[in-house]
Amino acid sequence: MGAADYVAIKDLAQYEGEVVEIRGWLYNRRSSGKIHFLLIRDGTGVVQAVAAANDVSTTAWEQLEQLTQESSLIIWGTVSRDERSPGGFEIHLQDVRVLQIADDYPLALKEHGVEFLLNTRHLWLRSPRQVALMRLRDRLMFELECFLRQDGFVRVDTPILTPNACEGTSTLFETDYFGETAYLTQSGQLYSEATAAALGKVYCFSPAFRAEKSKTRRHLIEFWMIEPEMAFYTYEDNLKLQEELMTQVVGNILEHCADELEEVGRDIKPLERVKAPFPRISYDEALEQLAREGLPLEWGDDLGAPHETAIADHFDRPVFVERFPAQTKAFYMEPDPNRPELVLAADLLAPEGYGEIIGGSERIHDYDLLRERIRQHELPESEFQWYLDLRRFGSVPHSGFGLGIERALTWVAGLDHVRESIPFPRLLNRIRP
RNA sequence: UCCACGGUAGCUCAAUGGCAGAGCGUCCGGCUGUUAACCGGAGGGUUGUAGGUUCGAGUCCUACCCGUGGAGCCA
Repeated sequence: MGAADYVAIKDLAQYEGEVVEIRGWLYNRRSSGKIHFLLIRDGTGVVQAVAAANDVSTTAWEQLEQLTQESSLIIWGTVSRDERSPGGFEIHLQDVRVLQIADDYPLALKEHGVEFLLNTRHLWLRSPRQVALMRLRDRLMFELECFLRQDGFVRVDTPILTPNACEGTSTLFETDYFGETAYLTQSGQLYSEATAAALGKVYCFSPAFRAEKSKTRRHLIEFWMIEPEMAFYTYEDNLKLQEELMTQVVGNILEHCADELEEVGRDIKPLERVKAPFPRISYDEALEQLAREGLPLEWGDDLGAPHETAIADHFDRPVFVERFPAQTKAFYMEPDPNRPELVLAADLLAPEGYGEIIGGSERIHDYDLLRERIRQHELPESEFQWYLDLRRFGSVPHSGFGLGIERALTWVAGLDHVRESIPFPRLLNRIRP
């Protein structure tokens, strides 16, 4: 029991026949003159309360008559089982205390357009579907951290404000750092390589920012990423870890969030097939396959969204695309010893066309090679001195990966756009509310 | 930045170049088992903005603004 003596709607079944107190908001009301049916939500669920004019005081009845959608209230009544009630239980109302009569609530219980819903995101979050999504998001993050901690990882956070681009590729948000230009981070990885050399197996979990003017269903300007980094892990160790992580995390979400998945209308069969090991396809094989399917690419081109979907469609579970041309990938990735023009990197593509949810690689641990790559990419060497130091003082092979929370959730929940996967999405030209 | 589509009541949408409408929400009235309740009534508009064509523009033309989907980039 919590700090106060009231009952959560999800726990009502335990109180059949008893008088309980419920605190919440009026989700909807139906009325037949001298009997009201109130649908009350409290964040844990929705319950129907029945109020008959003959059963409550005149004062209480007058208050009930004034209730508007989303008015906040406390009710007292007896819990009973009733098949006519949504959810199977209802409350026979004895008394009510209204905290606030809500103004005209803009969100009707009806379909709305995207722009209106995003403008009203602060209220949209109250709808049952959005509540289910936020619970799924919470569970996803919880399960990811659970797995890593069980496996000996330590969470070590990395800075949001950085003096330079991590990878020197995408556009970053600039800000003023007491007269010096600073940027919002696009990844904590480079710092995690430092903390991995301090603690062994670490992860950072932080927002990341991309100032790209991306305008698709897969892109957010601000998103969350969890990035494990493991000292002594080889490329193979890294992929194996990712398989085990995804298998456990998806399995536990299926076990604990069946109601939420049903609320968002997710077909769970594809999720039930998420079992290690995952199939692998090399970049070269992928290119051959794409050419046969009428999506030809030049060797060295990066895979676009349609290519990722075409590849993933051949598999019924997540698939690794691996060993990419070095030129398409970040400067810090370890070359394939058998084919130096490739790097030991793999992207994990979700099934059903959801695209890349994990990107990982073995990192270069040789000082001279890393310095050469920094020069080739025309990155400011002075800013990377500390990063090069990691290869001067006890350098070890190490690997890691980044998992985008919103993309993973979009797939797990079967959404058609990432914007519903984060409480307050930051999109191109949208920073409010 | 580029390509495509769109912008009409609080919301979702109609309206051959010819009186700007419906459903839902809101307000008023009715109803003691409702299930996005139902029935009756009322209120609600600078048709994104500015200009143009026309006897007449929500509708056609031009520019701009805003939004949506996609490309590039990526998680």
